[in-house]
Amino acid sequence: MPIYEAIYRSNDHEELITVNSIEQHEKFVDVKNHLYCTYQGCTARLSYVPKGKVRAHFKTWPKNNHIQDCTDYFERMVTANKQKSIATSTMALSDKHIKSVLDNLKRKRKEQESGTDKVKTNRKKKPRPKVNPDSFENTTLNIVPTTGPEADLTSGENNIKEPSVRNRSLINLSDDDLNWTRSVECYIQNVETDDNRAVLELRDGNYTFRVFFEEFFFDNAPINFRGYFEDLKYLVQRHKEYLFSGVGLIEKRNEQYCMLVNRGNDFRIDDQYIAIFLQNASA
DNA sequence: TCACCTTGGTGTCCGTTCGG
DNA sequence: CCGAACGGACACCAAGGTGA
Repeated sequence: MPIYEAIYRSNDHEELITVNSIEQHEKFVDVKNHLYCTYQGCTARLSYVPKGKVRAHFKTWPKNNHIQDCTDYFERMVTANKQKSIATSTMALSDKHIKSVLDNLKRKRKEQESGTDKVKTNRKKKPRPKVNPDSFENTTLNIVPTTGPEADLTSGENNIKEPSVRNRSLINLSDDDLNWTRSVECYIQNVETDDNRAVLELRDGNYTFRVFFEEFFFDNAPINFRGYFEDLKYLVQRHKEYLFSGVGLIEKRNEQYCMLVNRGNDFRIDDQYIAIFLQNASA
């Protein structure tokens, strides 16, 4: 309920003020700072909101509640304390975890293809725990997943579960994903190889997305990976239906989102590690 | 040991409510 | 009326279990 009347109260002086008269008041500034609810016995302080998007009105001063009988009484929402992040750490994802991420991608895709998507059976509804509003401010450690060097934590350290690797399609990538490790699935359009680098170009409709394998990758991968990408390039030139699925760091280069893959086990072609894939392709 | 499934916590969407 | 916060529903994801 909008409020259009207030009491100006200073020392022993009381005066009824309306939104129409307040700006003309000779002591406008003082009046503005000493406004109270007009309801008998209610001491809630009010503030004046000049005409803006809506017409001028008085509003309840922050955290100044009206008494329960007051016509302007309202219950404030109980809001949980803010989650405050005290620090950010990176945690290296384990091979085991990456594997499970890639396996889950595959399973989900198979389910969708065969239409055996979970039909909603009446799932047990368990109310999610509410944050106790009386509790102290929560402090949490913000954990960022990574597959790169120099992670602060090793996987499973201190019984902290491995951070989530969220799946993205080329279409729904956003700036929020930048510098986070995500999983992506898409068909390979083109392969470029270079001395210390390989680039896969993925395409989904009008979206293109590049996957980079760079120095760190080749420094740590078995020597034959260079050859693998050459072979893959050859195969892709003839056939553009190979599915890439991988986990890596999302970045933006030349105004385009891209992914940096760091390890040989962090990606698959047609659900197989590249070595296996090439073996099967040449057979 | 490995692929697959179930379980339960959590991220996200989106309509509703709140407060101004 | 409007933007922000809320909260229900559900999709997503990690972990752990199971059976071959």
